[in-house]
Amino acid sequence: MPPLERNKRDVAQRILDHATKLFARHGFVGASLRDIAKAVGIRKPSLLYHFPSKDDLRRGVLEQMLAHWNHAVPRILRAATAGPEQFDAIATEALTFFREDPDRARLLLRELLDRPEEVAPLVAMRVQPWSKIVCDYIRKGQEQGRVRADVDPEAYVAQVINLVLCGFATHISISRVLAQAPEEHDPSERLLREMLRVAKSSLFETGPAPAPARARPAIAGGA
Amino acid sequence: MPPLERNKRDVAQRILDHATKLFARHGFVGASLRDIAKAVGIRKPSLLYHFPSKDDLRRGVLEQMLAHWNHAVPRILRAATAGPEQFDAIATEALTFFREDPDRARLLLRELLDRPEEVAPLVAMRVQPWSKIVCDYIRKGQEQGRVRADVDPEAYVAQVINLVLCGFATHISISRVLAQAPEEHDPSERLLREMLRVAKSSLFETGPAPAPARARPAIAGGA
DNA sequence: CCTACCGATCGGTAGG
DNA sequence: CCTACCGATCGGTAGG
Repeated sequence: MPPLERNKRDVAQRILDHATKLFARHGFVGASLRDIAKAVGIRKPSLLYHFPSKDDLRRGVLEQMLAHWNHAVPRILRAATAGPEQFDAIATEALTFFREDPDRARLLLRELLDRPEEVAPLVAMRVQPWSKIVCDYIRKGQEQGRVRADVDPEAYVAQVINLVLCGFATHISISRVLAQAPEEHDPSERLLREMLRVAKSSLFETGPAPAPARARPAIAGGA
Repeated sequence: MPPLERNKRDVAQRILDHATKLFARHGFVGASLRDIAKAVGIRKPSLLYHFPSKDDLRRGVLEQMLAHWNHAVPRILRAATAGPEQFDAIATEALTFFREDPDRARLLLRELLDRPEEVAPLVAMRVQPWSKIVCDYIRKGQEQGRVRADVDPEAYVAQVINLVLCGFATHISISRVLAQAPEEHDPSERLLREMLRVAKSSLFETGPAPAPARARPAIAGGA
C-alpha cells in the first residue's frame, strides 16, 4: 500500500475512534462534527473528506464496533461447550468485549434507542449465529437435565444481552445507586459478580451452592 | 383555585406529557422546543412562559416521572411480604409501571446515559427506601433458607433494575432480534415471562419446583 | 488537508 | 398566549 493511502487509513481510524467515544458519551445529535474533528486534531471539512456526511460517520462507527464483535465471537465460542465451568469461560470472554471499552455498550444502547428500526436487524444479523449455537446447547442441556426445563432459550439469551448491555452502559450510575455505603471501593466488582450469578443460577438446574451434603455416592459423569 | 390558574396547570401538564414522549423518542438534544410546542398546539415562546428554559422543562419531565414512581411504590410494597407467590405479585406490580408507558424506561435510561452524575443520585434517592425493604426481605429469606445464600441483595436489586429498565426501553429492538420465526405474534410476552423467570429462579433456593415436603412444623414467628 | 462561507435550525428574548 | 427577532451553532459546500 502506498504511504499516502496508509496515512489516509490511519486518519480515518483515528476519526472513528474519537467519534465512537463522543457518540457514546453525548449521543449522535449531541456530538458535533466540530467537536469530533477537534478531538482528532483536524478541521471539520477535513473530517468530511474522509466521511462525506455525519450519517456516513455514524454508520462507520457502528460497523467498526460490530466488526470488533465479530472478531471476538470465535474466541467466545471456543469456550462454549456448555456445563457450569464452561459457562464461566464463555461469560468472562463475552464480558471482556464490553469491559475493554464500556463505550461500546453505551453506543449500542443509544443506537437501539435512537433508531430501533434500522439498528435492530443489523444487530440481529450479527447475534443470530452465536445465539443459535448457545440455544442449541441450552436445549441439549435441558435434555440431559443439566439445564432447567423452564428456560426459554431465545428469550433467555435476550435477557442476558439486556443484562450485560445495560449493566455496562449504566454501570457508573448504578454503582452509585448501590454505593450507599461510601466505604466501598469498587462496587462494580460486586455488580459484575452478581450479574454472572443471576445469569448462571437461572440457567442451570442446581446452582453451585454447597449442597446440603446428602451423602450421595459420587457418580462418574459421562462427557 | 381560580379558573385561570387551573388552565395554566393543564397546559403545563400537556407540555410535560408531550415533552416526555419526544425526549424519550429522540433524546433531550434531539427533541426541539419547536417540535414539543407544535405537539402541544402552541408556539415556542408560549412554552417558554411555562418552563423558562429547556433545561427547566427537562427537570420537570424527570420530576414528574419520579413522582409517578413514588405514587406506584406503596402499591408495590403492599404486595411485598416475600415468598414465591408474593414475588410474582410485587414483580407484576412493578412491571405495570413501565408497561403503562414504555417511554418512562426509555427516558430514564437516556437520562442515565446523558447525565449520570446528575441523575444517579436523584434516582438513588427514590430507589433507596424500597430497595432497603426488598434487601431486608432477601436477607430474612436467606436466614430462613428460602432464598439462595449466595445472593448479594443490593447487587441483585441493581441487576433486576437493569433487566427491567433495559428490557422495556429496547423491547421493540430486542423482540426483533428474537423474532427469527416470523410466525410469532407477540414475542414480548415470551420476553416478559423469561425476564420474570430469570429474576425469580436466581433468587429462591429452589424454583417453583415441588418442594420435597420436609414436614417442618409451622413456626409462629415473632415480629 | 485548509480558509471562508452557506442556509437552516437551535434555544431564548422583546414587546405586546 | 402571540409575532418578530436575536446570536450561536449546526451539517455541509466551494475552492484551493
